[in-house]
Parts: sequence; structure tokens; C-alpha cells
Amino acid sequence: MEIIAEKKKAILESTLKLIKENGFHGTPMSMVAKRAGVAAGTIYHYFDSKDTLIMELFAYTQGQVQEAVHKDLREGMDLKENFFLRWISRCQFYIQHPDVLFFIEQFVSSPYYPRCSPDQNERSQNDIKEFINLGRQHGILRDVDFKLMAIMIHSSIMTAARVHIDGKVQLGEKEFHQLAQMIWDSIRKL
Amino acid sequence: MEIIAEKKKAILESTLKLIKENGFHGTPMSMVAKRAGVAAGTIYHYFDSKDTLIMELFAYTQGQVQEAVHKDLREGMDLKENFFLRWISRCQFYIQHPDVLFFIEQFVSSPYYPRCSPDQNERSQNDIKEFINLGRQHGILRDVDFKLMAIMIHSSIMTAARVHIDGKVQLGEKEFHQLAQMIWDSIRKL
Amino acid sequence: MEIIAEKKKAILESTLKLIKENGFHGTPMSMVAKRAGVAAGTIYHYFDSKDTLIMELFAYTQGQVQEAVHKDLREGMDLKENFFLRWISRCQFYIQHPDVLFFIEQFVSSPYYPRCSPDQNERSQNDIKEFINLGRQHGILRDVDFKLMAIMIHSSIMTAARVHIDGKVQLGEKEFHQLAQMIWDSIRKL
Amino acid sequence: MEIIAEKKKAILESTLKLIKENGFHGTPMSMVAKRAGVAAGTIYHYFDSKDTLIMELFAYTQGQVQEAVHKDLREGMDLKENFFLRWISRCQFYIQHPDVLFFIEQFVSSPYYPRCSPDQNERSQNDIKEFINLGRQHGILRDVDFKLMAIMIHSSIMTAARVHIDGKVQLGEKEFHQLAQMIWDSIRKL
DNA sequence: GATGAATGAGCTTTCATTCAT
DNA sequence: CATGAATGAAAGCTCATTCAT
Repeated sequence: MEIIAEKKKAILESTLKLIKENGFHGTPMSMVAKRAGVAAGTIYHYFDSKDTLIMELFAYTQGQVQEAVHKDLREGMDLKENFFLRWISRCQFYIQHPDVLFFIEQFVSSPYYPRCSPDQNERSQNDIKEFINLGRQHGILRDVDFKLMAIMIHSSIMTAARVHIDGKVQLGEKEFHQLAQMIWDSIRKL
Repeated sequence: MEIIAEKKKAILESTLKLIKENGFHGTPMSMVAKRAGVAAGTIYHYFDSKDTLIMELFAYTQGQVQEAVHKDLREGMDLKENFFLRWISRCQFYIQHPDVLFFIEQFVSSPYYPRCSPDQNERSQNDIKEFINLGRQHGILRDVDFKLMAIMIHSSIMTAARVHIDGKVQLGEKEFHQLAQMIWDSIRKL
Repeated sequence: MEIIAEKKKAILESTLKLIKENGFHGTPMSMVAKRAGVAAGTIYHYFDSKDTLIMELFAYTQGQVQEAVHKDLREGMDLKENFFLRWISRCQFYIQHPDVLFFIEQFVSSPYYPRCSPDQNERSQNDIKEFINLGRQHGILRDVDFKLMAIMIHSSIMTAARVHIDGKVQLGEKEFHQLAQMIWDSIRKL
Repeated sequence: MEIIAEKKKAILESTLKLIKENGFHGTPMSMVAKRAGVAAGTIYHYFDSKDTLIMELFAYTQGQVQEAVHKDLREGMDLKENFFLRWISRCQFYIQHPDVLFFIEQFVSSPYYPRCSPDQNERSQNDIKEFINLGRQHGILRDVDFKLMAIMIHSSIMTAARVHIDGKVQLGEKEFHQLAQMIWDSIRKL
């Protein structure tokens, strides 16, 4: 939770937006610099290279997601409520931050991703794993590999958000509940 | 189902492999040429530009997937069997052709994807839609938007294949059935 | 006055047109081939190289000009009439064959031109020189270097045709006479 | 009359020289860079593209010509003197700067030229037009279209300079006067 | 003679990165 | 810390030319 220098943040945010607009390859450092309102050279004070910038941007977005998801949680919910809240709140975060969604999608299916430390990797779905642990202890979840279940859940969230953003299907509150219910039915013991 | 010139095919296949290894950006035309055993200029007899090559490669892989999935289908299966077969057979295709999976993932989350004709886009999940239609008619599927359901199913398949390929979780026949069952439970009326 | 193979002529004519439209550099051999309705390789049966093609095209256009100019000449004209006829008839040829004009202009101010044999070079203004000789013998022309005068006359013709083609100034019969008169006054003893 | 960055000027001058030696097409950017003593990429800080470079080079040479011609003018000359001075001074500028002459010739008969703004185009013969205006007012010039006359005069200058440079005819002071006299007789009322 | 697929050298241009100021 | 002009390796692409058919 380090405090990020103002310019560093501007660079990260610009990169995020530009990658959504133009993709990795369509986003040269000079463009990032211009959008962030700094000189090209300045970027290299904060990041060793473009690769580093992108790797750090991933960590940065992961942080944002975790923060957003955590602040919605309350005590004393039953497990199903708990799941619904997490699923919907994460989905809505992506919808409200399409640039983050877009970036993560690109990042995850790029040669950058495998370079992430396993550690970094784990953390990104902390909240989902937290929940699975809970469900396991209560014996209401299917007996499926831990990691696999986490990834499947996360994938369903991203996919739903993506569909909504692309406007292929309009999702209202009812639809989000329907979807959460579907996924819930897929992980709980029937 | 046109017959593809031998060199054209070699170029497509080389591109597929190289993109898996190095990503879009890390795959220069010169490298494609070398791997395909042709001169750089030759690529431009078959494809107008790198963009065109990649767009056509998408169509090419879609064709392969459809073909592979279709040949597994038999008559006289009940709906659940039908679904399991399709889910597992597509998942296994991706596992046996990780380069296709990798390419599609990258393609779909890149600025290329939106440039696909809607038509092209639709066709890519034809088989899944075919199945949903069937299920609908029998009234056993949930009342969720058609396209949304198709995409969610497809996403689950890709995610599962990906997890397996990455070796994060070892999936055997049992696990595939478990997964298909999960997705089945998420789309059918309970 | 050799007889030119049909395809060879088609190639020359296509090149002429394409160079007018796109310039030397904008006219690849493949384009010439397509326009001429022959295969790319065929061009190399008739011309050793692109350079050769262009050099021969120059000779070809020179021939056309000479032919056109000659056929307008009649016997028994006085010198002034003679001059006017030659000036106007050449000017009108260029106007009716703007591609020839355009090509010669480009050719003459390109690195190709100096490679012309001096012989070839001389011939291109044969008719003008013929006239100057005549005028000299009658002692009515200024005492200016032979070649210089020929080139100045030719240059005035091309310039006038060019202005007309570009539509910068509309030239009618009256104007052509005016122009011929101007040049006539510049070369004759006053 | 902006001050041109040193490197920008070096690039313009190198291009000018190289085009004289090798023509447009024979002058790759890498060669320009080497001759100018800069990196290839540097050219693109100052010019958007090769096309832009060439277009700007035309403006640059036009400026040089105008400057050279203007500084020779004095007050209180009669019209004929005035004309002779302008004609000869421009002709001598071209002779002393054959690369400029060569470049303008090539430029004017290339697909670049029509892309010039009409404005840019007009200005290039400002001094000649200035003179024609003067002559008109005194009623000593023939009644020929303004633009046409300007172009014919300019063409005569370039042609003469070209002949001299090519060494086809040696022109001394006497010959220049003769030529100016010829053109003078062609535009004035007799 | 005629074809056109194939070649590969060479072109224009981009862009991550550096470094003198 | 910040700048942005300068770099130059490397990319995408073109096109004159060849040669097996």
C-alpha cells in the first residue's frame, strides 16, 4: 500500500487507458508520456523498461481490484450471500473499470503473464480463494481442485463483465443475480 | 472448404506456432517466413498484410475447431450426453492444440477481434448454439439470454483447457466429467 | 520504323499511361504487366530490365513525335509559315498526347536522360534543327548557337502545352499564334 | 524567415545534393541520414515522411531563389534593365546552384508538384510577376495572359541554365545578354 | 514464347531507450 | 528530478527479377 508518486500514478493510468484504446503494441512509450503529461525520459525514472511498466501495471490493477472488492464485504452474511456479493461486486468493478478488464485480459493471454512470480499470481484471486476456503469448511462446495474452482469463478466474472461492456447483452440487476446463481449452482453440492 | 495452397497453409501453421511462443508482437514476418520455409515476400502473395494474415488465421483456426467438434457427434444421444460430449470434445481439442487455444485467447482480447465481421463472430460458436437451441426446445435450460449462455459455456471450456495446459491442475477423465457436470448444473433448470 | 510486336507495343503504351498517372517510381513492373494484359515475366522477353524499358520508351515516343510533326509539313511555304506550322503542330501533338509530354518531362529531368547516346539525343529535335538550318541559310535568324536555339524553341513548346493541359490558361487558336509569334520574334533578326 | 534548426538544414541540404546525384528514387533516407551526419530516425523528428521532406525541400529552395533574386535589385532602373537583371540574376543563381535547378526540374515534373498548395505555387515566381505587372502598367508588354507569360519566362531561364550546366553550349556574359534580349523581344510589343 | 509464383535485397518508418542539458 | 532530441536496431512491406512449368 505504498504511496505512489503523482507522476508515477499518472503514467500507470495513462498506460491503462491507452492499452484499452490501442492494445499493447499500439501504445508506444512516447504516447504514454504525452498522455501522462511527462517527458519520455521521465518514465524511465520510475520504470526500468516498458516490460517493467506493464508488469507493475498488472500489480497496480490487482491492487485496485482487491481494494474495491474488500470494501463491499460485511460481517455476518451467510455463505450464499457472501458468494453473491463477491461475484457481483467484482463483476461490477470490471464494468465500471473497463480499461482494467481489458488490460488484464490482454496481459493474461500475453507472454508477460508467465513471467509473474507465482506469488503475485496467487494473490490476484485472494478474495475468491478466501471464500472457497470458507465454503469448504462448511462442506457445501463440490470436491473440486481449489485453484481450478477459483479460476473458473474468476473467468465467469470476467466473461460476464465483458459481454456487458461489449453491449452484446444488456445485463441488469436481475441478470447479474441470475448469473451469480448459475455459478453458485455450479460450485455447490446439489 | 476451399483447398489451401501448400505454402499458404505452411505460413498459417508457422504463424500459429510462433504466436504461441512469442505473442503477436514478438512474431515478425521474417520469422514466420523462415519457419514456413518461404521468402518474406512470399507471404505477401497470400496475405495483404500482417493484419490480414492474423485475421485469416483466426478464420482458419475456427474452421479447425468446428471440424474437430463435429466429427465427434453421434445421433440419438440424450441432451445431457450431447452436452457432455460437446464440452469435453472441444476442451480436448484445445488441449491437443494448445497453439490454437493460445492464439484465440490472444486474438479475442486484442484490437483485432472487434474487426471481425459479426457473421464470422457468430459462426465460431455454432456448435454450442446448436446445442442451446435443442435444450431450449426441450425446456430444460434456464431462461438466460442465448448469446450470454453460449459465451459463458465457451469461456468455461477455454479456461479449463488453459488450466490443464499450464499444468496448474492435472485434469484426468474424472475431472473433465466433474467440470462438464458443473457447467451443466449451471445452465439447466434445477 | 521497325514493326513492333503487338505485346511489346502494349507494354510500351501501358508504361506510358501509368507513368503519367503515377510517375516512374509509382509504376512497378507488375502494374505494367497487368495493364498491358501480359504476365510479369513476359516483359522481360522484350526488355532486359526496367531501365531498358524506359530508355526504349523514350525512343518510342521520340519516333511518334517525329512522325506526327513530319506529316503536317508541305512544300513551298515561306520560312515564317514553316516555323509557325512546326511550332504549333508539335505543341498540338503534346496536347493531344499528354502522356507523352508528361513522360518526356520526367525522363529529361531524371538520371536516365544523361545515359542516352548523344546520337539519340540529337535526333529528338531533328525537325527543329532542320528549320534552323533553313533560317540560317536565309540569314534571317539571330546569330545564336545552333543547339541552344533548338532547345529554347523546344522548351517553349513543351511549356505552352503543359500550361494548356494543366488548365492554368485556356489556349485557343489565337493564343497559339500569339505564342508562335513571340518565339518567332525571339529568334529572328529584328 | 524562421530560423531552421541546424540539423534540419543539414538534412535539407543533403537531400538536395543527393537528389541531384541520384534522383528522387535513388536517394534512400538512410543515405540522406548518413550524408547529413544524423541517425535515420532523426530525420523523422523534423519531417513526417519522405514525401514531406521533399515538399518542404521545394519550399526551402523557393525561398533561396527569391532571396537571391531580390538582393540584386536596385531602384531607378528602367524596365528593360530591370528585366535583364532579373532574368540574368535568376539564371546565374541556377547555374551557381545546379542542385537546386536539378531538384526543381524533377519536382515540377513529378507527382509531387500538383500537391503543392496553389498559394505556394504562385509565390515561386513572384519576382517575375512583379516585373510583368510593371511592364503592363507602362503598356510595353504584349497582351498575353499573365500567368502564361510568367511561366514562359521562367522556363526560358531554366532551360538556359540547364544548357550551360550540361556544357552543351558555353555561355559567357555576351550570350546571357543575347538570351535575355531574345526573351525581351518576345514579350515586349514590337 | 508466355506464365506468375517465388525470391530477397532494400526501402521507409517506428519506437524503446539514452543522455547531455 | 525532468526533459526531449537523438539514436539505430528492427519491423513491415515493395518490387525488379528469375525460372520451372
